[in-house]
This record gives sequence, C-alpha cells and structure tokens, in this order.
Amino acid sequence: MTKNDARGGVALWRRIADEIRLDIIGGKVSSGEQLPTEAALAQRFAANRHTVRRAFAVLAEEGVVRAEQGRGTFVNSARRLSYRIGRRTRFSEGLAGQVQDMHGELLSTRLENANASVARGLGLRPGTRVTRLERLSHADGRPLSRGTSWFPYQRFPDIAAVFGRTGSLTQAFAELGITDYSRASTRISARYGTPDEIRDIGLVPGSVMLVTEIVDVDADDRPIQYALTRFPADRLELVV
Amino acid sequence: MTKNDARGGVALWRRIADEIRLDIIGGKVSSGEQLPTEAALAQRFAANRHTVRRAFAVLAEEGVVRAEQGRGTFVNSARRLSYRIGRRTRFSEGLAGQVQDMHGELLSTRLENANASVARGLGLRPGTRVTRLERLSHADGRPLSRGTSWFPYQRFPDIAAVFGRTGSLTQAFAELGITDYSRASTRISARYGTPDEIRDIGLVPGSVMLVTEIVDVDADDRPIQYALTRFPADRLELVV
DNA sequence: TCGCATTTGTGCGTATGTATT
DNA sequence: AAATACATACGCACAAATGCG
Repeated sequence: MTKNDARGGVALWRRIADEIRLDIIGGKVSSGEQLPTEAALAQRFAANRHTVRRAFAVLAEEGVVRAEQGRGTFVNSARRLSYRIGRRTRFSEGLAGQVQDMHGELLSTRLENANASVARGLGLRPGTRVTRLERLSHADGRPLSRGTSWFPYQRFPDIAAVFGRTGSLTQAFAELGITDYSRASTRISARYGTPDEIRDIGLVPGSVMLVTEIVDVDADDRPIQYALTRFPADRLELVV
Repeated sequence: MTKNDARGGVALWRRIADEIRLDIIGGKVSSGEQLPTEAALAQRFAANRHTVRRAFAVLAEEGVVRAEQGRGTFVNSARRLSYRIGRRTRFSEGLAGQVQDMHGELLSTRLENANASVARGLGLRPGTRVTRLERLSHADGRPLSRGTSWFPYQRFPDIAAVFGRTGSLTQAFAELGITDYSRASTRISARYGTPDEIRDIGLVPGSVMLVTEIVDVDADDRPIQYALTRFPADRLELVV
C-alpha cells in the first residue's frame, strides 16, 4: 500500500493540460498568442515531451489550442464568463452582455419529501411535500449549468407546469402571485463533477465544479426556492 | 491518440475517495455512522474491492474514516467550515465560532512591478511598484488558506514591516492611517491546487481549491489591497 | 466453547494505462 | 517506433477479527 505516490491519482498529462488551460482561461496568455515550445513546457513541468504532447492533444480536442507544424502551438480563445450574484440579480441578468444566446431546459419534475437540507433551506419540517425541478441551462449553445430547485408544494402546487410553460422562474413566480423576491443566502463550494453532471454538461471526468446553494425569499422573507446550481469552474467565475 | 479514455486521467480510486469524502463533508452520512461494506461500495462504483480499499486508505490517512477489522468502516467526523464574506467582514471574523484558534503566518515579502491583473485591481498602471505579501493562515493548527496580497508601494512603503510586526492587516492599516476600509469586489473561482499550494497547505495532488480574488478600498473608494486567497474546497465553503 | 456468517486485511497473477528513455 | 518501469484495476483465494446463536 504505497498510499501516497506523488501523482495522487491524477495523471501528469491531465495536470499539465489543466494548468495550461487555466493560464489561458485566466488570461495569463491571450487569444492568438503563441505558447512556449513543447520542449520548453516539458522542462517547466519536469515531464517528457511526449507527455506535454498528450496534454496538447486533449486541449486541441477541446478547441482551446491549435498546433501548426513547423510554427508552434497557438491559443484559440475564450476567457471565463463572470456570473454576477447579488440580492436582486436574476439568473439571465447575471451574464448580460457576455453571451449572445441564453436559454434553459427543463429536464424533469418530481414531487418528493424534503430531506434535511431542503427542509432547512425552505424553513419546512423534513418530510414536507416539495416540488423538485431539474434544469440545464445553455449559453451560446453550450451547456453552462446544471441546477436543481425545490419549492414548497403546498404554496406552489402548479409551479412545475407554469415553469415548464414559461421557461422563466421570474415569470412563473409572477403568475403565481410573487411579484418580487430576493436572495436570502448564497453558499459557494467546489468539488469534482459527479458522473451525472459530467454527462449532462458534457465534461470530462475529474472536471472541477463550482456549486452555489441559494435560498430565495418573497417580500415577507418567507423562503420560496431552495436551489443547488453547478457550473464548470473552467467556464465561469462568480462575482459577488 | 486515444484522446479520451473513460478515466480522463483521474484514477478510479481517487474519484471514489472524492465522492465518499463529499458525502461525509456534505453531511449525507453522519459522524460515527457505519459506511457500506467494501463489497457493497465496490458494486455501487462498479469497481473492484481492492480499488475501494485504496480509496479508503486515502480517507483513513486523512483521518476522515476509520476501518475496524471484522466490524466495518466508520466515519470519523468533520463538517466543512463556512467562511462568511461581505463588504465589511474581516478575515478572522469570517470564521468566528467555528474554530478555537486562528493565526496567520507571513511567508515572505517582496517589492515588485504590478502585472496586468494586479494593476487593474489596484487601479494603477502596469509596472508600478507594489509590495507583495505571501501568507499562510492556520485554523486550529491546520493550514487553512494560502494568500497573496499586493499593496501600492508609494502609498504604503512600510506595510510589509508593519504587517510582519502586528500580524493583522486591519491593525497594520490602522497604523498607516486607514481607519476604515471595505470590500469593493469579490470574484470566486475554483481549480486544482498548484504544486506550491499543495506543499504549503499540506494537501494531496489534485485537490480542489476555492479561489477568491478581492479588492479592498478605503473610505474614499481608492483601492488599498488586491489579494488572491486560496482555500481547500473540502475544508471550507463561502457564504455570501 | 464452538461453529458460522460477515467484514476487513493480505497475497498473487494478469492485463492495461502512464511515463520515460 | 520500441523497450522499459511503474501505477492502476481486476479476479480469485484465504487469513484474521468480530458478533451472534
């Protein structure tokens, strides 16, 4: 039981790819710019050139870089999106100006009993009936977030139907008599993507996800939504 | 170039360990509770029992679980800390009540020229002289965060010395005439830990880090600090 | 005390993936 | 492209500790 080899279960080519992708997304190297030679990167990462090439192959597959024989490897694109969160920002507003097209997709709805976390978030007793919505949002055609929302069933028995018809939470609430609501709390954490998320959002295993856990309240401070939203951390950052 | 084997460069034992750790930290299984048998988990993850055992070995090494021969494997403990961030919260306040002892350590100081990010954060021209501080904070004896701060040199030429003496940023600013300051912006992202962070904080390679990028301003809204702080995501969440 | 089922701990052989030279 | 070394993952078998009747 060697227990802890230096690699920690993450292949070297994977870590090299992650680090280079991070430099690109973080803006350390700009779009169109030429990356260091494979030999130079091999030295920097204390790896073999073969291993760097494997990392480049993955990044090229993702469309992040482009290799040109005899010239070098170049950055193709893409800064990270900034999603603004605040007491009164609506989901679609948070990315205003950064994406052309933005739309959500309702994956499924379910009536279930609140577990401890959901009950705490909505201020209900565990076991109370709640409506659960599974959502997937797209930005410019690419999946951007995977969200799960819970609503108190007694207060909003029809929310699944209304949301499915309107496609907008703000509008759905409006039809149900909630003209105004705001964010009561936001918790932010990070972890690896689960197999489900990787499938839905179209990521590679081991991708890092940003997770927001939010509670929305109506004008009387009564909780109306508890939601968990997961974003791929290499495509988006949160701005408070 | 097979490009994308199913593993994506992350070992199966590593992902099993991450998922179980997540269940524990997230509160899905409680302290002291017995985990499913190795055989059951092997089935659930479609893995060999040896592979599950390897994941358990890592978690046991971290102190998260404890195996007892002939009985089973049990959860040792540990919920995640919640670090509250807001316009006026100071670093030490953010964790009030959650840790017994909290102290910071000044790793190094350096005088350098602002790069693009630092210059943007502090509202200076790139190349302007700035003081850079490298910090490591501990909570209850364990390293909890790794921070890098930049300050405009012209305005605070002695901040390194003063901070080194007082150990508190609030107090250092007070001695330098800043009686009040607040948070102008907070950006939050997530990524893998770098080799340096892994060494300083004492993590295993491939650990997920939460990264906050903040700008503090004085009472006249002039930037006085730009800082990057990195937290291990499995030990801490952020609360807005 | 004994037998028995359950569960963790250990050993070995094999195939494949990773990384270097 | 090929040879090599090591890590990962699987399958099978058996030992050791525990709890129970």
